Amino acid sequence: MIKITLPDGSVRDYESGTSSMQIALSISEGLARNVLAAKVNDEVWDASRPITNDSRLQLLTWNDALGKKTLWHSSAHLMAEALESLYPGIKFWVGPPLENGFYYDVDLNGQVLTPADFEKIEQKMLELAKQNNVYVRKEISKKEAISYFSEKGDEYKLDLLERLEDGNITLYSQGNFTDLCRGPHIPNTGFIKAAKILNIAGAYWKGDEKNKMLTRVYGITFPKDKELKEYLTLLEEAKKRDHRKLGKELELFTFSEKVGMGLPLWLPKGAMLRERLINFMQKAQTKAGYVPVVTPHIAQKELYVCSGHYEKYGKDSFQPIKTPQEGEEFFLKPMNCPHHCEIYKSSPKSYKDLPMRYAEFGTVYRYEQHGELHGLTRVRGFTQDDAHLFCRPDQVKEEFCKVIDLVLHVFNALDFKDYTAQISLRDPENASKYIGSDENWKLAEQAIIESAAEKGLRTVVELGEAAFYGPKLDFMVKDALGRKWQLGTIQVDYNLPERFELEYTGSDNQKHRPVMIHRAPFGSLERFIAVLIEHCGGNFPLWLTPDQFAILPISERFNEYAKKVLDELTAMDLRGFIDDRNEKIGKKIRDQEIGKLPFMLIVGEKEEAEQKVSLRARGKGDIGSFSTGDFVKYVQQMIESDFNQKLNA
RNA sequence: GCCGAAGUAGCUCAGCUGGUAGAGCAGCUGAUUUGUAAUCAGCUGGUCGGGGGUUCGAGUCCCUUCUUCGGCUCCA
Repeated sequence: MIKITLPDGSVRDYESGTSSMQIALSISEGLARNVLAAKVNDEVWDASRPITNDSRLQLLTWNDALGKKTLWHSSAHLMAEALESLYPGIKFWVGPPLENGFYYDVDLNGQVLTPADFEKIEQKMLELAKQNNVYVRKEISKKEAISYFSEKGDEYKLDLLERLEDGNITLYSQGNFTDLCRGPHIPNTGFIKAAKILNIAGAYWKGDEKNKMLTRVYGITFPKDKELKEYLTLLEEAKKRDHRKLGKELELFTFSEKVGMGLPLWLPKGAMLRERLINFMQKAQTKAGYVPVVTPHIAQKELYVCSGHYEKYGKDSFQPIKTPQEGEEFFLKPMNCPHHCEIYKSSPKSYKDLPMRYAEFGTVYRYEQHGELHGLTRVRGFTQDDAHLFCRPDQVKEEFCKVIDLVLHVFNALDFKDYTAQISLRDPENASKYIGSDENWKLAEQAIIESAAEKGLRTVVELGEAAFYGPKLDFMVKDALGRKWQLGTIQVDYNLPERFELEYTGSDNQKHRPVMIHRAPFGSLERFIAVLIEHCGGNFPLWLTPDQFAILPISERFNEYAKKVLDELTAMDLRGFIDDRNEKIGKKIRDQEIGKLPFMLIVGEKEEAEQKVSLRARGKGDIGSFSTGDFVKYVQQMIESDFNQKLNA
């Protein structure tokens, strides 16, 4: 007999060799019908796998993240089976589950898949799913596995096998498809009731651009058709929040083929929104002891040779600007740090001067690869809310912590809650990619890890994600469609001070090298605004929103009174406009609601007589009669309480 | 840069197997002077992304190029 401990703490006795499915059945038939897999101790197992030792058991259903993962992993196999039967001779690489769905990388052998084929694949998947084929697990020796896949002529699976250890190799089969797979899988294909192929894309084999490009087929499945429909609706809703769509609709920014790809043009409303964000940041930075600096958009090649950026990125950047002077070359600045180093060097520094905190909203230009450009999130010209801190080694951690505070201040103010703090460290196996000494790297990495821990950040450590000059702490946020973007970034740099021979005089009257911290809480205004738009679906907080109100005269007869109201409100620092089109009030309301205006002030005969306005809030309808003064107070209070709420959250 | 898809009026889109472009919204003009999510009528507006080719004839077929979209790679 073995003892099985369930999540509620209860312990039950079973025969050794009982499977989780049998245990589920012993609890209730309904539960057993929904069991997709089981967590046995800390491993996820097939529900049919016999348990032979005392164990903790958690039955996994569709309601568990791991249950979903298992279903999607099994669905990848099902899709592979469907693909193999539709396109004989294709070969498979890997097919993992994702946060939403799964994919499989396949070598189509020259055949091409298009969206027109999706339905056919979905049909086939459902047809196979209906057969209730069992996912059969089989442990085999490495030798057997090699001979099986050699016979099949499957070089991809053979490549996978090379890295697997004997005694640890399993095959999974369902229907006519057998795959090298660690598992686990759902009991049988019958659990999959709805399938959708989402899209196809090229993906380099093993993620290396020197390798062959495979076809990656993305799909998603559900145990109920209704859930698929709900998911597709959700996707549609998410697309409505896409910043590229809203940016156009709300007249925030645009692109022009003539100006060039990846070079955003900010329209008046977007430009003013930017200014508000800049003011917000400047206020916070001034409080935190930053001083402003301004540097030019170009610099001589020598600056970047000195910084090391030329060597690293010179060929892949915008190419040099030549001058009439023979041999003279300037580069568009791809980052502000070298300029700031030169500012630091402009006068001798004492240990008493440190830390120095130079801040600049610096516009930089980077020649991003064509296929990488993406709305405002990846562009070729953008403005960083950049600052560089120069401090003594003993000040690094304190400064780092203060920067984390600043980033969190920004995120809180804008209600960004769903972020992860990513600590990006060096890839120890590829040290040549980075500049700087081992010792300095270790110091910097240590400083980041400690500060993040001290601030209680929920962190993820990524090896190999560091910048070439130093490790970093990045704040990652997801867009409407779940893509991850880096916003705020803090980077410790022991390298540039070395290269620029930055110094300060210590209390010992000796020269010392300062440590540099790069940081940008927004990251870039472009990307930040993109994510902000998707985050709030275009309904910006009141302090940021382009127009806070529109005045809607009932008829042209009240345009003059509307003008008077507008003048009063403008004088009291609110921003808005008069919708004096020759339209009925219902039409004006509808248009302003669609335009996401927070407030509508309706003025007609009654309002003019009372010297008031009828106030209408977005999505809420009529909220009463206000004088202009009361309305201003109302708005100011809303902004304040909103801020207090968020910043104290 | 790589794989795949798409580009028709300011915006959203229609245009079957080739027969020389169409709607709604927006805009303009006029009528209406309006009370809480679309007043009516008229008009303007497109070298169908660019270039080349096939054809008597190309938005439609072919080639090429640019841009955009979904991914991959990259992201100082």
